[in-house]
Amino acid sequence: MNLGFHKHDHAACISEGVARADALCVEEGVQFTPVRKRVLELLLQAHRAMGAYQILDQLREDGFKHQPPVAYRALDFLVARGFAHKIEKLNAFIACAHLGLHHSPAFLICRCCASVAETRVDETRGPLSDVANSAGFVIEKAVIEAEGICPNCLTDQPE
Amino acid sequence: MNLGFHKHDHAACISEGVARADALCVEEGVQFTPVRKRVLELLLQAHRAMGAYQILDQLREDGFKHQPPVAYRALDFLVARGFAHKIEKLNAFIACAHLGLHHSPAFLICRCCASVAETRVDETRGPLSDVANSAGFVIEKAVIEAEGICPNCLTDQPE
DNA sequence: TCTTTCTTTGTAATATTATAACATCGTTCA
DNA sequence: TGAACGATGTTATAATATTACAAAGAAAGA
Repeated sequence: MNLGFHKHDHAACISEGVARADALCVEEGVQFTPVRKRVLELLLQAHRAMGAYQILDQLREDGFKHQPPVAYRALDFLVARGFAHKIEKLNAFIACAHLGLHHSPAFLICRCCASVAETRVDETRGPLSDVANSAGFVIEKAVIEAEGICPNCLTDQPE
Repeated sequence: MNLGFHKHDHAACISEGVARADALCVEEGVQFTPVRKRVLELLLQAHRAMGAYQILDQLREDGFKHQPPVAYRALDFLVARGFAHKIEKLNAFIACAHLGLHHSPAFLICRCCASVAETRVDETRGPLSDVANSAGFVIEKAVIEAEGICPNCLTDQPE
């Protein structure tokens, strides 16, 4: 599976992501406003998790307004639509790698180069679901974030 | 499996937890100082996730010093030893439910009553490990936090 | 078109969570 | 005794996030 730990056509991956989000917004009748679009672009471009204040700095450079709510509102929008995800462990945000697919994301975070790969997991399977089911706990969503070393960093500096 | 979503002898569960941590500290030759002990007691007592500043408030009432580092240092100590865990989703801390066992914790967080149950998962199995393995990513630790409704809240107010 | 309604944005202020930096104290042990 | 270390005391500040309210803009019905 392609996890993003490799070279790829990045320009295309940004424009495709934005286009896809645009289409989804039209479909759902919500406004993909300039700030929202720009924040998604920034996230797609960075290809790693960005803090809200990093995004805010970029927005400032782009001439957008730059009080914290500007970034948080855009991020809330993107997260609510599934266009971006919050990485709780990092208090940071990342563009969704499976835009448009309803999914339960899981992340592999490299502690070395800070890259983040998104993958999907089936929430209804696996050890956690078994425990939850037998306890009568209904899982609505899950934060799954694994920290470790990515293949690139492993090659560069084997422990 | 007992997940803590039920009544139990709470006084015993506090004193046992403290005693066990005490023994482990002796074993490892580290100091289980009054603040550290008190913070663990508070966490065991609360039986739910507590924010660092909530803990700080309690410490103040107990006559401890109450600048932020006091709480964060104690919490760092407890987390480093595995006596407590941080719930990333809540920016809060909880006493470990399996004190003394090396384990990879996972949490079930009730969005209704805010109770948190800890369970263990095998990191080397499950869908995430499969993905990581095939990508060549080495997982060192994982944050696994499921949000949903606990059996008690489900009974009290079925959706 | 008018106007009502709803969503989005602008802005100031503040809340919450967390860390840096450095001084002091007490114990251990060479 | 005094060097090394771990823990604590304290001030200050950094980083992350939200509240609240006013104003502007888009959408939808009369």
